[in-house]
Amino acid sequence: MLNGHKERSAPIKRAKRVTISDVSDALGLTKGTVSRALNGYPDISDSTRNRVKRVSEKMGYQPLSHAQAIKTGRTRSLGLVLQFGDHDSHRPFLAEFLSGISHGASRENWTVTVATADSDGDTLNTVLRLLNERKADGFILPRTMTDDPRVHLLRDAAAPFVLYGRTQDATDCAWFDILGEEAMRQAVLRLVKQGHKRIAFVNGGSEYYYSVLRLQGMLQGLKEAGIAPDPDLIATDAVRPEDGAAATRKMLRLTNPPTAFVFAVDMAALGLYRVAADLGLVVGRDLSVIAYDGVPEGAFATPPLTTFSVDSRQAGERLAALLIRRVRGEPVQDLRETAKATLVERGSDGPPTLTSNQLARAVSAHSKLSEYPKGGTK
Amino acid sequence: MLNGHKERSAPIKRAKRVTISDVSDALGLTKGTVSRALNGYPDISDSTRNRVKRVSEKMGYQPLSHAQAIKTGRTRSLGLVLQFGDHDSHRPFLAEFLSGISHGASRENWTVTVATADSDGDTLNTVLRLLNERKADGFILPRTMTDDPRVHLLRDAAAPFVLYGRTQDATDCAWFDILGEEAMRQAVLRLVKQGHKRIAFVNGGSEYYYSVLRLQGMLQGLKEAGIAPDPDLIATDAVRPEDGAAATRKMLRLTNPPTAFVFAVDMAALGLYRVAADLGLVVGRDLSVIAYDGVPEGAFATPPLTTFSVDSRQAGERLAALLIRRVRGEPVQDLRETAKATLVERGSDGPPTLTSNQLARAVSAHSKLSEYPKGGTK
DNA sequence: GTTTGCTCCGAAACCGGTTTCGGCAACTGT
DNA sequence: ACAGTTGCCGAAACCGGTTTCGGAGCAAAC
Repeated sequence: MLNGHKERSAPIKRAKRVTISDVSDALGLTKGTVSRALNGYPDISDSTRNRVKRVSEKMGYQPLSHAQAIKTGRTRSLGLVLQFGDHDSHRPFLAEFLSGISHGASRENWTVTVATADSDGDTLNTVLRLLNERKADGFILPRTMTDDPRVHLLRDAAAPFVLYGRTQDATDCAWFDILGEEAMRQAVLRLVKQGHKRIAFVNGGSEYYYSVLRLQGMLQGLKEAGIAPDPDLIATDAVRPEDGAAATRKMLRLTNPPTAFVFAVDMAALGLYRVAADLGLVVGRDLSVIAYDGVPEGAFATPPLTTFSVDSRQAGERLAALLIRRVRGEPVQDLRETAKATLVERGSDGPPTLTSNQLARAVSAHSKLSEYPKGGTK
Repeated sequence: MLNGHKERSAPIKRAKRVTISDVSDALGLTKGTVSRALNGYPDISDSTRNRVKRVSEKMGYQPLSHAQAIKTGRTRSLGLVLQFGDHDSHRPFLAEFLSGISHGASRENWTVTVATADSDGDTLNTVLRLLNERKADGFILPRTMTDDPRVHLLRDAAAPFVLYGRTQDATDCAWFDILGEEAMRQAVLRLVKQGHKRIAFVNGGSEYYYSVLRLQGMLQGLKEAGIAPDPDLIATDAVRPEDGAAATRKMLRLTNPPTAFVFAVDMAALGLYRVAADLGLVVGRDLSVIAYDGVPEGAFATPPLTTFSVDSRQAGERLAALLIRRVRGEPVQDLRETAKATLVERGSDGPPTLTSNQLARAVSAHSKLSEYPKGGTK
C-alpha cells in the first residue's frame, strides 16, 4: 500500500518541549556534551555530569525517544503481539497482564506497543513488521509453545525477547513463568488427602509447553501418593468448556470412573459442571474438581471452582522488567524467573461421597448422555 | 528519574532496511524528491511520481516512522490509556476491543501504544507523558464520562482524540458509540410484551454518560408502553454483582416489587442471580432480567442471561479508523458514528409467573435476607 | 624544559527522513 | 523574439538527538 496520499495535515501546535539544545545553551555546553553526560559516557567529569543532570532535571528535559531512535535504533518500547482466534483462553487475564506490563515499562520510562494477529503466520509477520519499523525494541511472547516459531524468528533476527512460559530449547531464552507443575502436584496431593483414589487429569493445549510441565507435575503427585497413573484417566487438548465436557463425559463412562478431576485449565473445568448437571451429580460432593488459572468465570460457577490462581499482573510486570534488562544487554542466564500459583480453596472439591463403583452406577442410570445443553430451567 | 545510567548497550545488527537514499540512488533522484513524490506534494510530475512509487514499492521501502516523526512530530501511533482499579467492568471486552483497534491501526500501517493507570489523575498524567514524548499522535478514550477530564485536557492541548461513547459537551469531539438507549428501550418493550407491569431499572456508574442515555432509553420505553415511571424502581451506580444484588434486594422488599429487571450492566445483573437463589426464586420464571454488555460470564450463569451484546471488536476498529482520520485533519463533524447492540435472547426473561403481590409474599416468607452468600449446595 | 599521557570538552558528522528555497527549462502571452 | 509564468526538480537546511574525532589544558615522566 505504501502511504497512500498525504499523511501530513494540519500542523501540531503543542506546547514546545525543552530540547537538548535548550539545556546545553543554559549550561554553556554543547549538546554533544550534554548527551554524553546524560548517557553515562566516561569522558565527562563528575562535576559537569552532576551539573548537567541537575539542570536538565530542573528544566524538565526529557529526550525524545524517536529522536534518539534515529541514531540508536532503539525506541524504548516493548512489543506485545497477541494472538486471538483459536481458543481465547487467556482473555480474562489480559487486563491484568497488560496492566502489569505497562507498569513495568513506565517505571523505566518505556512504553508498550501492542498488536494483534489471527494466526501463527500473522503473528510472525506482525513481529517482523514491528521489528522492521523499529516500533519495538524487543518482544514479550505469551503462551509459549514447546517449539515456538516466534522464538526461532527472533533468535535468528538477534532481537531481544522474553517468554511468558518456558520452552523446550532454552537457548537464548529469557523467561518468567509460573510453576504450573507444582500446582498440579499439589492438586493431586490435596485430592488424595481428601480420600480420592481415582484421579483424572485433563490437560490443556498440547502444543504449549505448559502442558508438558503440568502433566509432569500431576504424575509426580501421583507418584508421591503411591498411585499408579492410568492412561484412561489422562486427557489432553481441553481448553474450552466443550472440550472439558467431552473429556469428562468420556471418563465418567469408564467402568471405573474417577471421583476427582484435575484440570490444567479453568475454562475446560467449567465443562465438567455441565456434564455433572446433566447427570444429576453435584460438583464438590459427588465429583471433585480442581483446576488452574483463576479465571473470573470460575468464581461465578456453582459451586465456585477451586483453582490455582496466577498473578497475571505480577507476570506482566516481571516480564517487562526482564525484557528491558535484556534489551540493555544483560545475558539471558540472569533473566529467568519463576513464581508459584496460589491455591484458591473454594467449593468444588472435597472428600468423595461415592466410590468409583457407585459413581459408575449413577452415571449408567442416565440412559442418555446428552450433548452440551443450552442451560436450563433447573 | 531521567534516564539513569547508560541506556545504550550492545549494538543491534538487524538486517539493514532500505532507506530513502537507497531509493533515490536507484532512481537517480534526490531523497527530497522521493520524499515529496511519496507524500503527495504537488510539485512532482505524475510520471516521476509513479516511477518513484513503483520502484520504492518494489524495493520494499517503508519509511521509518520515528525518522519522520522527528520533523513532522507524528509517529503513526494511536494512544490508548486504560484505567483499572475501581470496578473493572470493561475487562471482558478488552481483548476484542484491542483486537479491533489493532486491526484498524495496522490497516493504515499505524501502531497502538497502550498504557494503564490506576486513577483519574494517573490517567491524565499518562496521557500527558505520551503526548509529550510524542509516543501517540492521538488518543482513544474509552468509558467516557458525562464531564470527562481527559476531554478537557486533550481539547486544551489541541491533541486529536476520539471517544468510545458520547459526552455532554460535544465540542471538538469525535466518537463512536453503541446506542445503549435504544437497547434499554427495547428491553422494556420486550418485557412489557411478555406481560410485565412492574419493571425495575438498575443503572450503571452515574459518572458515565452512558448512564444518562440508558436511563433516557428506559424511560422512553416505559412511555411508549404507557407505564408511569416509579422512582422506587430506579437504582443507580450498580456495576459489580454486589451492587446489583443490593439494588435487587432493596426493590424486592418493596410492597409492590418488580417482576422484571432491566440492568444497564451485565455484571450487576449477575448479582440478581445471587439474591434470587437466596430467596428461592427462579430467574427466568419468577423473576425476569435483561441486561446489557454481553460479557462471557452471563452465558455461564443459570439460566444464561438475556442481554444486549455489543461488538467490541467493531468498536475498536471504527475508533481506530476515526482517530486516524482525525489526526490527518478531518473535522470532528464527519467523525461521529454509532451502531446498535444486538439482543441475545437467552433464558433469563419470560412471561411473569407471579404477580407483584405474590412475589412480595414469597419474598417476605424468607425472614432473613442474607448477605452475599458463598454460593451454594443446590 | 620538553615529551608523554590523561582528562575533559568542543566541533562536526551523522541518522533518515521532511521541507524550504531557488533555478533551469519549457511553456505561455504579446 | 522576449519577458513572464509555470512545472519540476536539485541543493541544502533542518529536526533532535548520538557518536566520533581531535585538540586544549594540565600533570606526571624523562
